[in-house]
Amino acid sequence: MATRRVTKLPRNEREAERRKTILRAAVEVFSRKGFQGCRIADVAREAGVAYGLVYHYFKDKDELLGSVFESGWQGFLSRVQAALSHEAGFEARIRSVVHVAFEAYRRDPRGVKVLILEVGRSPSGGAVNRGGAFTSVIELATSIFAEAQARGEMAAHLDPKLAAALLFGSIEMGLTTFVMGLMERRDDVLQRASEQVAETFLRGVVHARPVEGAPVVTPEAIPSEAAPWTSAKSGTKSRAARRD
Amino acid sequence: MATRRVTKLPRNEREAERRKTILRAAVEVFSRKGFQGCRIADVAREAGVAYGLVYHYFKDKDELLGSVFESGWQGFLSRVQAALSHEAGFEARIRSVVHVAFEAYRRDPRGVKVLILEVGRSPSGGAVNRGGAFTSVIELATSIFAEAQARGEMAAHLDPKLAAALLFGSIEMGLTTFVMGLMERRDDVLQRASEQVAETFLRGVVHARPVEGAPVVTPEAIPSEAAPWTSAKSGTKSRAARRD
DNA sequence: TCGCTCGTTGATTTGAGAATCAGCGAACGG
DNA sequence: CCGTTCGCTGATTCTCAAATCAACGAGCGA
Repeated sequence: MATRRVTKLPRNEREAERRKTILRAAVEVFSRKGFQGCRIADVAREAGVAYGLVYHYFKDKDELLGSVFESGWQGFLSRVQAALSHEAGFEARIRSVVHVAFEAYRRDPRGVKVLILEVGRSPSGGAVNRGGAFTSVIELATSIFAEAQARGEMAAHLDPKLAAALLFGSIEMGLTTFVMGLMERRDDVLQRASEQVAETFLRGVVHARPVEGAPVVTPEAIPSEAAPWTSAKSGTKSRAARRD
Repeated sequence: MATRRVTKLPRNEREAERRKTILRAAVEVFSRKGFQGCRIADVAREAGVAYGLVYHYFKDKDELLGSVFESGWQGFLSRVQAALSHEAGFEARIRSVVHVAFEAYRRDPRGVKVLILEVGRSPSGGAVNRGGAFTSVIELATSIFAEAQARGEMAAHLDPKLAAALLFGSIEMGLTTFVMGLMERRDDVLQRASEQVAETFLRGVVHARPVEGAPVVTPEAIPSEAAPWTSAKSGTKSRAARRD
């Protein structure tokens, strides 16, 4: 149940507010039950709004997912571009891209989870035009690699497009370990993971260098009650048990 | 429309055959329309079998997906293990794991596509107990890295679990470029991609070495009518337009 | 204050498709 | 050759959630 504005506001602002509330609720619900697994009713309830109102602001369920995707991905993309404009060197750029992704997760794990799990690999015919957006980032990264090769900062025989894919594959899977609860979501752990992803990508597991500062973080046995899917017997009975 | 046995067979064999036919059809249909996006009727039609028969062999839609997953993943896992038992050195092992994955894709792109797109990232509550299986592979790989670190073949400060995740992230995204049609599915391209994935993971993009022999594998141009999912515009209208 | 506009409501309709089931007929034993 | 079994069929039923819509009332201008 998200915040419910009570104070008076001009029509327009109040509406925009509502829209955002629904969008936030959608992210929340999608991240909990998945796009296919949730009902509009869930989103409405989460937003503290009538069922029908969701359809007032969004044409249909797909447009809702599309909007969630759009805002999330747009934010990520612009941060990446901003980061790139600040860094000139090849390695620094790679590091900053990785950093942006991990920072986004630290700030809004729900949102990133939806991006990764729902939109990232939308099942085949998947709703949104993820393909295009995804492709555009790959292309952005591809150009970075091509440039780096031209400058001799990267092995010349590698395919830059594949390199771009591998970079995002590493980032994504790195984040997935957190999304799935394989790793504890704690700032220092995230920090080290981010460094390892960049370092592995740049130098490989054989020659990866320790970060100069080397905080050597406390391993500290993870408490976390075993992740839910660990026991994994469940199985969505297609129809049964959808309520929380 | 899969092969229809006409020659007589003993009851048991004929039944097993049927079951396999349905399973194959399911892979085919899932890879084309996704698990959520297809109907049991599609699978039945593809298998050239009556609607009800699917339910004779599989309890429900979920069990069908589960079986598809099981057989596919099981095959992959056992190949990985076999490959590992043949190779002793750390680098050789990594290379062989990557190779097994790419080889699997070359042999059965449809099947791998389903594994990657449908089961790999099953939307949150996802049907099958993917979590467990997935986790088990990560753990298997984790032990390889831990061992390699003990032997000094891998940088000691890296988290082996994260390293394992990154390895599969790279493999997966590498394959995804083919699944999504970003790269042309041709033997020689696959071959080079496989090498780049392993090489990048081991030495990083900065120091990756060209393959010594540079075999330039027999391209042997695959005929294959352009993959259907290449055009990818679609958009699941929730209800509308699901027929082929 | 009146009454119009339009944001908001939630019960109702609609439709897709999962799962069922009564019965048919091929295969097989006697 | 007959009877029984059970693999197989596909029309029918049932479920569930998306999308609709008629009506309500808060806010606003006159």
